[in-house]
Amino acid sequence: MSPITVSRALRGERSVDPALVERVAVASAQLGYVPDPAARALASHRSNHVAILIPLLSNALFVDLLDAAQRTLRASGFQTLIGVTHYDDAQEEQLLSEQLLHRPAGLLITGLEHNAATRALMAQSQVPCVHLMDLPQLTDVNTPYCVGFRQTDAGAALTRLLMARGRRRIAFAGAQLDPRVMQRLYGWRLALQEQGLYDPSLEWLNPAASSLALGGTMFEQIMRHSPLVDAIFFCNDDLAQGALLAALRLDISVPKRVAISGFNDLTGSDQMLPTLTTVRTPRAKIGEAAATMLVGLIRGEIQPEPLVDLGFEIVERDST
Amino acid sequence: MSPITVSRALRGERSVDPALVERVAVASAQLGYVPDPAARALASHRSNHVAILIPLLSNALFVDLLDAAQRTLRASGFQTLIGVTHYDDAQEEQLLSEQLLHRPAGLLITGLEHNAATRALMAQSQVPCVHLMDLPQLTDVNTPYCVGFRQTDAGAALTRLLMARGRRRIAFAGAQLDPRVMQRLYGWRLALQEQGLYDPSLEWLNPAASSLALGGTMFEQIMRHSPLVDAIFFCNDDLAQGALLAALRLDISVPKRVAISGFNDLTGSDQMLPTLTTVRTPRAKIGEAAATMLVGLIRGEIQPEPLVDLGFEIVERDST
DNA sequence: AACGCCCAGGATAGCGCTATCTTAGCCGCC
DNA sequence: GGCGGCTAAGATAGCGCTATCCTGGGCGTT
Repeated sequence: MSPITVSRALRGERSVDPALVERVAVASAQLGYVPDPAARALASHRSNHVAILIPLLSNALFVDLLDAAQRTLRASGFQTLIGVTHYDDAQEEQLLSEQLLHRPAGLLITGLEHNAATRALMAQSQVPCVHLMDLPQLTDVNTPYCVGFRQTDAGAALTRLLMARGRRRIAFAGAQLDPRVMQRLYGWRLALQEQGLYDPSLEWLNPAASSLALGGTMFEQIMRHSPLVDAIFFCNDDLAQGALLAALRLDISVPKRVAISGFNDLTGSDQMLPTLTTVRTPRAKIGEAAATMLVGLIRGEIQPEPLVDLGFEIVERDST
Repeated sequence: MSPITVSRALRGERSVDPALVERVAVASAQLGYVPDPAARALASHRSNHVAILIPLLSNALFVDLLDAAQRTLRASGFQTLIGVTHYDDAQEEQLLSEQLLHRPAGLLITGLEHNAATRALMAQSQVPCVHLMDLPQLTDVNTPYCVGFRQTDAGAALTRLLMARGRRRIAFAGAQLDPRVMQRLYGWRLALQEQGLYDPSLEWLNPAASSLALGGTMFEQIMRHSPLVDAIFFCNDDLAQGALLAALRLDISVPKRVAISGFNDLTGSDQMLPTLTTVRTPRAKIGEAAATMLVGLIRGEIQPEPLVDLGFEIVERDST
């Protein structure tokens, strides 16, 4: 049997006599033969790496995404190359070009907004790519593959819940201000505008990174500046948890005086005092579904839909 | 100029005329030439990957380690291959053997305890390796490279602090029960035994994964079962934060009735009510120092010391 | 001056696979 | 029966680097 037949048998490529495939399988198991990924990459111009680009490792959201994606990819025989962009376009571009040197079989990238150079790299490389977290508003022939949910809808839904609980002066407190936070903000605006309750002075935006401490600080600021606020929509659970703790310190009653809500349903939100109302986002499912879709694309399978909306779930707890 | 001279010039290998090195640098910059990692790996039997094995991504401790290591390695031109073992020896072995196929330039691995097959793989592969987090008690000629701190000392130091604050019935609450937790437990035992205060009935060990919820549950259990306990040393901040929240819910006064301490100084511990006394562990520094050491080993530089002890810092806050 | 040594640079030969083209054999069809 | 078309297997030729050996010239030594 010639080497090339073995190669084909191992890869399940073209049609090889099943008897030969079996013999190859037995022999390679006996010999403990495992193909060399470097030689494969050199000869085929494709490695078994999948590159993943996420903004941060210090945010549990993205770590959950990475964890699920990584696990799914490994099960399909891919190694994960991580790139952490720190929300920096230049770093993203640099990381992507470094990763592309390894001729990855596929690419997972967070979000839809990337600078021109990054988009050009993706296009040139011809590497199958799935975008994580966000879904585009419009779909056309060039719709990229995306797995996520509609941040704007989630923001609006949570705001409507607050209104349904009788809240009228609902503030929005955002940090980091990445595209997803901005979309939640738009959702909040839309829902309030529908009811004629939108008040721009209740928008609190801080470009600093999210943290419990910042949540506490923003809570204090808002309560001092707008004492009549009766609800605050924090753009994520870190901030909201910090706000709940600050409320305990300041002896401000939640939800009696002010309702608090977060976003993402991170660890601990169900343990706070009061427990935190939030939006459960399917980040692990997104990582898994995106990886599964990417593996399909790599194998040349046609995907039924470029856009996969995994939705979200409002989790109402005691803080509202 | 022959290809091999260019190769040598780019790698800074052997002695190449500085003028030629300069010309190569200029030319490759002009042409945008970048060596192909797959071809390099095939020819040299070494890739620019560094494999890192950590137990979990769901624990901020290991993510911080990964983040720091990954950043440092990238700055030296290495790509990081992650492997998540889930505290499972068989998975660790499997992951390592998959990673070794890529002929990594180096290996970062969490902890010192690995099964025989894993140790054999490491030894056979000849890949430079640095162990993260733990330091061996004894050092001899075969001492592996390690960057970490002495968990036992940290456990004992924190226990002594509790005793210095007048606590006498100090419980230990541990979950996950990985080697590091066990070492903290030994430290706690030692410190109590020194003062004749050791009471085995105050050891609460639960093999489940750490979480805020589990911390709350364990706190309730301990308070119900041993109402005279006057301090609880939780093996990590997740548990301790959960305990503080449970204390708020149950209206048990901390630190008046019972002091609470954690371990690791994770995000939010300084925001809790009361703020949490804990041990600040230098996990980011460990990741960075281990990566730096590994890069040195890869380059064949002699390391002054195989063991790097980065120490720890007791952070006393209001919960004690 | 003859010798050996050292060093910069080059020639050669792969590393271990797979893309691509080729061939042999078989089948069905007019 | 001859032909085209198809399929399974093989031959060939790299993929883009670097390990290894080789060469020639400069230098110091006796």
